[in-house]
Amino acid sequence: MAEEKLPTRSEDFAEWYNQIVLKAEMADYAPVRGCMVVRPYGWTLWENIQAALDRRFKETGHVNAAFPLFIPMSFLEKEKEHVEGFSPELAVVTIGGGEKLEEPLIVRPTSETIIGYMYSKWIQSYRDLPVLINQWGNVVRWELRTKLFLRTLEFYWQEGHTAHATEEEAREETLRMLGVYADFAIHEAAVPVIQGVKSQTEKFAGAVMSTTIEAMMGDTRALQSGTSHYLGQNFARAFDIQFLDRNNTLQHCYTTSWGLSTRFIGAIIMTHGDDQGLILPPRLAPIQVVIVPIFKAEAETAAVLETVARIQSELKAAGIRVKVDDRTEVTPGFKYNDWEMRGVPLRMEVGPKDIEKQSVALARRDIPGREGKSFVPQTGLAATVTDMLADIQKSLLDRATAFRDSHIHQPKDYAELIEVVSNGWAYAWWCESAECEARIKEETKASSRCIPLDQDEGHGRCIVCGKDAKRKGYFAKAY
RNA sequence: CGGGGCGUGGCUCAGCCCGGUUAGAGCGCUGCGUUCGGGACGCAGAGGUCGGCGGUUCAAUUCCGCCCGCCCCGACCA
Repeated sequence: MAEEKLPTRSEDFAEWYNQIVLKAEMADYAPVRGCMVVRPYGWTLWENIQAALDRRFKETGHVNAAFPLFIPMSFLEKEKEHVEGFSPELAVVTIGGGEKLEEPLIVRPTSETIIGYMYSKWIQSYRDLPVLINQWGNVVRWELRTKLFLRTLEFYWQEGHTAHATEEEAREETLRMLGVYADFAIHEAAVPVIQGVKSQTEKFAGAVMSTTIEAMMGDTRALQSGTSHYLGQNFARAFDIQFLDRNNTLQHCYTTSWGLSTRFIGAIIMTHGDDQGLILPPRLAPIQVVIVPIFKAEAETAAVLETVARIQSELKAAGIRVKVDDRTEVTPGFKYNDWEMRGVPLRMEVGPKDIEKQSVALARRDIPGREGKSFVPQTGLAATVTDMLADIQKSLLDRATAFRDSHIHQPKDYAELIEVVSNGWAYAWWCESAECEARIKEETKASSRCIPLDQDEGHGRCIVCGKDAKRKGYFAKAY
């Protein structure tokens, strides 16, 4: 059961986050260091995320499949950058069935290699292309510093892997899926994101180009919330993914990969939550409306519960995810706080006065206190609730966007950049050299987040070295 | 992996410095009763190998060593 108070976000954002995850019963610590248990409330949220993404994947022509958890160690070694990037964080299986294995197996940290191996078997001709496969699964990366949802040894995600006949097509796919992520983040999760390209130092191990959606959390730190990579022919060469083109010439494929993980749950929590707890976007919330029945005397109980049951089935029939909190051992006031902490977007109170007036009380989670409370007639309630949920969804996005935009600054010089990244993002001309990027990171702890796709025309002078810069980039402290 | 903090009923912690009868508190949990439109209350209960191993001692939750785990801050990452 919930304790009464959370630390406020301003006094201790990290602790606020930890407690919210635990108290809202999203996840819990597992007995293995760095591992988490995703509890039913958190997993239902993930299932809703999955459904929203999966629908988009199917709409863009992708199909799902499942590849093995174990990958031969030698596979990873076939792509130089890939193995360098991942070897420090691999879990390796050396014993199976009591016998020492001839070749160690790694627990997949990502599946480019084993999927590449399979693609080389499956692809012969340009007629076989493109191959557009996604898989939902779990992966393991042996991280040193972990945090629930944001970075755990094992996490759940989807990884799309596609193979194409041309560079152009593969680059298009990379950006198409980045767009899918952005659309999902903005329209389902109400998390405003910036689409951009990762710097060479920040890109995925083995990619030619990595793209990202970057979101701003409530403490202004940035969170990479999804990534899409153009892999060029790197993995095709490593795994001999080849095809005969129309001219009977043998060519290597161009491949992409893209992923979004349970980390996104962390993004939702840290984007929308307030000092009362979680606020979940209606479109993804496991429970959209919680009904709290209220009765003083026993004589009122039956009438209230009857009305509540009727309303519940009306809302259900309208496709609204609704829960009735009929616990008798806690007071209504306790329930209000409890469900607010769990982020349910809309609360409905039904009591004796409502029976009399044929009304109900509605309280919006995004507007605390009196202001967010309204009394509406029971007739047409499903429509009223549906509209209000849509309005909450919109107001969450508007609020998060306004917050983000008010914390993005365009520093005029390096001194000002140092200042702004202490509580926000810097958007500045950058020569794109690793040296300038490294200097910013060393001196401010802020890393380059991305070079946004959406760029102003023209050019300027690099905020660090003053050399000519063609594009602007975002710099921020990040998770 | 470096620095810091912490491990005592389910949770948060006191006790330990200065070793000594049956180890406490608040919250939570169970039962009964009164409550119920913004975190209710009374009464009666249940619940502990004091993180683990080893050492010192007549005696260790308390002193010493090692180990394990968690949290926070730094180097790496979705």
